[in-house]
Amino acid sequence: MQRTSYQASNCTIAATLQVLGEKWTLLIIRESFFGATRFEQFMTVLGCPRNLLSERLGKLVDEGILERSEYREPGSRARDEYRLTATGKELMPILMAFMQWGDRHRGPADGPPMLVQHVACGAPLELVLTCTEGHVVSSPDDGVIIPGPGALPAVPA
Amino acid sequence: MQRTSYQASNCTIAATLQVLGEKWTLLIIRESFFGATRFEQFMTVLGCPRNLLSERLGKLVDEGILERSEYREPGSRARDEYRLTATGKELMPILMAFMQWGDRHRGPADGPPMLVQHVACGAPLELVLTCTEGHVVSSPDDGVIIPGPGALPAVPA
DNA sequence: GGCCTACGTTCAGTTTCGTGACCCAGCGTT
DNA sequence: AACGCTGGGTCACGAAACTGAACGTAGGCC
Repeated sequence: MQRTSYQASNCTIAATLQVLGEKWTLLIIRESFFGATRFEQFMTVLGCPRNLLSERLGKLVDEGILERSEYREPGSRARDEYRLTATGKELMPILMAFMQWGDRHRGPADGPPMLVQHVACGAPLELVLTCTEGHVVSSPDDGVIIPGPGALPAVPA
Repeated sequence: MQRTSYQASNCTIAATLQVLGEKWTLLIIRESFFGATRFEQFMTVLGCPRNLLSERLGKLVDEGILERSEYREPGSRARDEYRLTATGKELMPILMAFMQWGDRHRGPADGPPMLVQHVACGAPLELVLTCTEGHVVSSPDDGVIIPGPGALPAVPA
């Protein structure tokens, strides 16, 4: 079998995994989409260790996925809150892909525990695989992976 | 802020993470889509520790994502190979979601290192967020997450 | 029989996680 | 001023996961 280097490390899947691949990270992002912004909110909902939460939030800020800003409840001192940046919001399809697969293969029989709704019309949103030429793509077998413009030159096997 | 239990653990994102969340797992699946089937193929391309590869392959078989079958090269003894099941192939959108985000935010400037091509027509395939009513969904802000039919009853905050 | 190959297993050593205790700034109270 | 409370962390240490390399093993080949 022919192996080319683009298949290994010059791969943006691995790059994304670098950012999201640690334990709790994707769940923190899920909670951000739900509207959590404060440390204690993440803590109580996720039940994850404080030190990890602290570390993950910091890392996500460094990566440009969350944004730290001050807020002040009346009668309290200023504290930090964390909100998704535009870059962070673009992670939505990743969450939805996880959700769709989980709903189909690991979900409760009585229907998905949550839905993503189109704010404009109330209908559910879905992630679909489409051909840029507009053809219907019915199964994953309709796709093959090929080297793109940024691929490294192939190395002989 | 109101918290309901479906936001925490009754969530198929977490269930999927249970299956795919360990190190190397998603990369093993990526290689499966590329066509790798044999232990040594995964090893040489991924460069991951042998014991982890062995363990991950076993787990993916148990989860119904890969399927083990025997093959025999002429002049060799029978060995195992691992192929994606139908369930496994449905993970394609997850890989593509990772790829699309990585291409945009962590990829090389000269274009994506790889593309997914429609076998029928050769055009690239894309993952798009759509409204089931057919409306155009331009940004992740167009979606909100709501409890679905399988949601657990809400618990008061 | 002895060697090679493809696949696994075992094992010491090192990171990463999880748990629980501790810290710290600032508000409101006495 | 001293005191305690609260949100938001940090620290230390045992447990689990990961890493890399050595060892096992079954069959085919010389």
